[in-house]
Amino acid sequence: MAKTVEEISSETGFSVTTVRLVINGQSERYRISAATRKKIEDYVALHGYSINHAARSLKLNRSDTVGFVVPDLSNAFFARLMAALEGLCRKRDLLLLTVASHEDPALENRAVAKLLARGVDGLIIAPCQPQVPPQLLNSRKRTPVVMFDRDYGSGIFPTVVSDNVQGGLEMTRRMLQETGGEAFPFLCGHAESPSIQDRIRGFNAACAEHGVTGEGRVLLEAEDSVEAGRQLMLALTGGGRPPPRAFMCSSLLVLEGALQQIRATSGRIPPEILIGTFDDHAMLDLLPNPVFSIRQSEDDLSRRIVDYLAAALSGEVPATPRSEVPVELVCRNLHSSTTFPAKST
Amino acid sequence: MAKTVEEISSETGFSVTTVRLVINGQSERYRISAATRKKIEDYVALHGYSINHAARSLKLNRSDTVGFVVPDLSNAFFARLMAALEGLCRKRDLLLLTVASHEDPALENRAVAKLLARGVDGLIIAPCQPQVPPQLLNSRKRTPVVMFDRDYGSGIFPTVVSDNVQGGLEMTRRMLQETGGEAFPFLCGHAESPSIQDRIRGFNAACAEHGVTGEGRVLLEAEDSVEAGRQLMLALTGGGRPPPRAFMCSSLLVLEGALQQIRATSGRIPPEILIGTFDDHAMLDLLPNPVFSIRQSEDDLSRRIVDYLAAALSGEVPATPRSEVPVELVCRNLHSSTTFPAKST
DNA sequence: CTGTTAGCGCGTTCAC
DNA sequence: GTGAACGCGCTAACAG
Repeated sequence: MAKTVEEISSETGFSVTTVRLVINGQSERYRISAATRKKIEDYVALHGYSINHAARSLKLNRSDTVGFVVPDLSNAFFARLMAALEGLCRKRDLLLLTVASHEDPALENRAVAKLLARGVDGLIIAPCQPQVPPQLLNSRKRTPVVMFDRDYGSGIFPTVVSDNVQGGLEMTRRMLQETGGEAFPFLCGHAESPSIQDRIRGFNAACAEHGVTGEGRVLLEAEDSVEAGRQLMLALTGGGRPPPRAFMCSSLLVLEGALQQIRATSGRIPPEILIGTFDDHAMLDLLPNPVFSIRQSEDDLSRRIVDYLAAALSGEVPATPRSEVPVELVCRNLHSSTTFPAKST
Repeated sequence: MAKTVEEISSETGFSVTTVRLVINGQSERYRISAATRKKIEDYVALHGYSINHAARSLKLNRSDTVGFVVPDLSNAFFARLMAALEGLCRKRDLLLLTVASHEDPALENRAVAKLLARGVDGLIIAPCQPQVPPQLLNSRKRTPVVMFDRDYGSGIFPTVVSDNVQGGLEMTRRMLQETGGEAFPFLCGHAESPSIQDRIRGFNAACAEHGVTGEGRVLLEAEDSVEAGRQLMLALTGGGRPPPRAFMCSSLLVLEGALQQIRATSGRIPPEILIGTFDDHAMLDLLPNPVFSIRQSEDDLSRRIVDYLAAALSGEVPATPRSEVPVELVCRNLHSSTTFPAKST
């Protein structure tokens, strides 16, 4: 199978032009004779035809590929987002090239350079650093770029993020409602990230609404990891203090660490503790506790991203807009009250 | 930035050969004069150089890319495996092109065809169907292929799988030890898959060792899904019967469904139920129950896969070998006994 | 030590 | 209706 145009041409006796016209379905326009068309079509049906994308790219200076640079593929959120992006790209006959940066700015820069060298038509980046990779600014081709998940405020490229302020606000409000207005700590990993800052902003705003202060209750760690969660909870439960009756975490990793630490100190996880966490996961079902979680919409996010990209690909130059995608508040095992808004605005 | 060789050549006044020799670090071998070298290096340092992979591919008939076709990217196991593969590929300066088949044979075939047309140097496939995609057999280039995760026994391509029989055997043995020899059900989704068949084989063997029969205790569903798990558990707890004191699941999805169903019937998940499941996940920590899980080694699997691929890329033709990678038995919250082998053979 | 050149397969333009 | 020819940027063989 997988003949080239030239092979089909020489083996059927027709010229490459004729063969190409038939293959590309332009036989009507150029009035190829039906007999010729049939012969070529039969040959192709029998032996198959496989376009050589390298040659096509070289000629057209276009690769029909989109690069995707992501901090961590084993993170469920990014994995789901990649799956969504991949589907949207397939619809547009684009191939998604996904590369992980492992939260390393140097790797991120190398990945961007590599994808640019591969001639990607567009680039989607979930950046792990405030600086934009230098290759992006002075490349020959001015490849369209969409930033995503973390807005470091460069303001150069269109950016898509979840509405983290709203997420923090809604979840905190509902949790305060559950605790009857009693304040609780917010355990944050990866504190410098803009998304986390937004989540904190939402938390503080909701606390203020209830007349309590969130300020001293936000605990920070640099890393987003299980270990960070453990450290943060240790700070709360050190010296034999009991675990908090309610707490909120900035990510699932932090939550895991916090719970591990509670178990280490108390021997078990008291099932009445009220838990809030960013990022939803089916396995939160395993907890008997009342749990709130914020679910980002991978579908909406990916749609928005691809829309920006498609616009840029067709030459439109948007005013480097910023899109905030609504998040969803998910509730589990809520016993005290049963009605509440499930969606944020 | 991002000049081509020709541009550098014309703008520095040297020939393309000289420029290329310097860029590729072969100036020693061909004894380029230091002055020439310095001029070229300075120019490159200033303006940069970005190779055009399309042209390179066209010339060399090699793309330095590897295709990866995977049933489901939002499955944590595949996501982790992809991350591992991606790292290994980067070391060899290969780009991994990952495409999802969504468990659809037609999509899988199309993905394979597409990747072949893109000129991938190798193909890694976690197949979702017994038939091998036709394009693989009569392609012009005879692209090296490695099959993975499910061995449908085509016997045509090297195959890498986890040792599922051993996993089923070890986990069942240990669980029977916990239950004191009392048999328990095995809830299986995606029953037709070869991996699941192997897991069942291990289960039955361990049951036989303990003189109990596993036969009637294996419950099957076609899908691997939460819903399947719910159905299977419903079959056990229907008519007001209490949940089993111990059970095993073929995947995390099935486990989730089973637990949901138990909670639906009993209002809670009795924390003394002994649970076994294939595939490990950090969030299993959230369960207070004693839990066994089988953790596949993404590192070992990916290493093995890339080794096969590298061998094939350097022209070696292995006798389509089959590799079984050991799995690890993970234990959580085991109270009754404390010493046991944590690793399978 | 350095320069010239052919050709990879495709899309396009122009000629018959 | 059909064919011939050029050039995209790179590599490799060969020529000085």
